[in-house]
Amino acid sequence: MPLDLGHSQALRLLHDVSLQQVRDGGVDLSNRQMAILLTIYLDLPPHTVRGLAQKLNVTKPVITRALDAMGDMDLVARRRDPADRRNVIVQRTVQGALYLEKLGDLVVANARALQP
Amino acid sequence: MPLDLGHSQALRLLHDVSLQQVRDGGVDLSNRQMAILLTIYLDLPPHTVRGLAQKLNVTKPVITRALDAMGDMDLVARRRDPADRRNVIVQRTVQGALYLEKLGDLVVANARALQP
DNA sequence: GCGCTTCAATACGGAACCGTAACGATTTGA
DNA sequence: TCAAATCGTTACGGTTCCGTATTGAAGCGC
Repeated sequence: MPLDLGHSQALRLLHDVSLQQVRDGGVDLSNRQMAILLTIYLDLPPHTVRGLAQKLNVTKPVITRALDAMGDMDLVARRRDPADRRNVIVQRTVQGALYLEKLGDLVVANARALQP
Repeated sequence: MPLDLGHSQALRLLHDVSLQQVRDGGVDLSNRQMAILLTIYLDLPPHTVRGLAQKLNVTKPVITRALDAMGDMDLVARRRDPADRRNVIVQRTVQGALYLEKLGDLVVANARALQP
């Protein structure tokens, strides 16, 4: 699906996506949580708390708390690294993959609807 | 700039944009605030608190508080409707237009960088 | 064995946001 | 004219997130 993405169309796309997210009132992630979630699912594993903190330029407690919140929603999972038990490995979940799949669909659908 | 926006490219775009937003640590708007701001700048005026609340499917205090926060950042402005002084008209600001312009540039730049 | 470093998590006080309910100002209409 | 309706805001108690500092567990070096 070719899309000529100009300045104002980009903003319109953001608007439509965020609007549907807000209106539907389902899972509501902060900017930081969304960035963390997408990094976990799109960048190459393994993902540690420290690594995510560096990549996002935030402190480690920010990552820990975000993982707490998203873990409660089953969007991510944590387990200890058996090789170095100080590390925590952040893993994907079925629920999280499903959520991002729907989100991707939403973006694609809105991008498609953008140009007649 | 033609862009073949597939499912995984859409998520990658969201990732790159949100990552830069988080890393740069500048203006940090919630999902709701972003949806409100984009609605104000992209949809046809006039915008009232009640109208925005209906459009976003949230309660009026949510709009009032978001306008408070974004007003402090000079992203939007409020004034009474002279015709019906119960209404508040939400207006754009130079600062807000500038912010969204940079945001649009960010999206376009990332979309462009998406495909080689 | 034993400091020293590194990792993630937690404690703490403060700030921001939520939803519900109430409020004052303004308009409407009988 | 005056009760009812409408609009935006504020009050309230509760939840969540923040940044800084500290803690406990684990690995490393000597």
